[in-house]
Amino acid sequence: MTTPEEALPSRLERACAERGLKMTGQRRIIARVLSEAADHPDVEEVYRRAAAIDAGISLATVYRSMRLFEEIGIIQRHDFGDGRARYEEARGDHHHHLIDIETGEVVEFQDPELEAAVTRIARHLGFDMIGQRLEIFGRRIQRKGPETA
Amino acid sequence: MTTPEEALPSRLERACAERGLKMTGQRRIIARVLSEAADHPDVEEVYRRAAAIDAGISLATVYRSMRLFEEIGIIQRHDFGDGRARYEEARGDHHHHLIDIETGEVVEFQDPELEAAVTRIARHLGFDMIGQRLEIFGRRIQRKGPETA
DNA sequence: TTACTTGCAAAGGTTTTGCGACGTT
DNA sequence: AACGTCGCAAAACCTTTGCAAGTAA
Repeated sequence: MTTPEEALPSRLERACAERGLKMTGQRRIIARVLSEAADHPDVEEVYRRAAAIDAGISLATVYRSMRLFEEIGIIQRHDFGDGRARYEEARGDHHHHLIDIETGEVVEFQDPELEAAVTRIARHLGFDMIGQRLEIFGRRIQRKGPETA
Repeated sequence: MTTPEEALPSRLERACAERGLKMTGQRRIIARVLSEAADHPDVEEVYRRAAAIDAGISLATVYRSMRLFEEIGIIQRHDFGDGRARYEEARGDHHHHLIDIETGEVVEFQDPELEAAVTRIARHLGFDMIGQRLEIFGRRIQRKGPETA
């Protein structure tokens, strides 16, 4: 029994192929896991998801793939302050992250005014901006009834 | 021969004392090293500077102090993408960092418009902003003569 | 076939920790 | 005296890598 999605190469798999990478079974699966992820998994988590599809994938290969994918720019690495790298597919859009300090939930956002400010600041300091990274740490505003403060 | 500055407790030393921490010689020296740092040293570098003042300080103690100081909020930890934590004293001011990707130089900056945008974004997403962190990676704009492009 | 990729296990770099001794309060 | 702190060395963690075997092109 073959699941239908195995037939369609993932966005990342296509990106790999375009760059002439050898498409091994492992690479394909890791690419698919990343393409299908809606969150920001760490390496261990990518490994878990990949191993669930094919147990014959080693952690070393996942590490190697993440590094490779990042180097060729098809995924992005993030640091959300928990000591390990977190990844997501590099789609075209430029966005930042707001991390809920109570749940760890990550919300992505984008803001033109912010972009403008950052570009302006870099130029003002005498730099061409190559990259940027903003994380906001916050706590969800509760709008329950009044608590006896 | 006693250097005059040994007599004056550093800003961080005072902050420690205020919170009732035991002021050991090591703690005092590490606090002073951090208070006097104008850059963003990593733990190894703080260790080097502290050991230069008193060789009887261990790396473990520096690690323990950094963690402690960070927990009580008197220093700030940063990640500039080089794999280890970098620190600076938490002065009152809120600022961000621009990292020169060619030299590693770190420029601090502050910008009201940026702050306003970030606060607005957090609120708009339904969060109270607890903290934020922005790093811009850039390359210095050269204004030499035209190069044969 | 050839060059790239893999798995395994060992090693690397950073940070933490158990423990007995020591120092501050 | 009591408790926190220290140094040392071991270990925990995440990540990288050497090597021999396997595989895509």
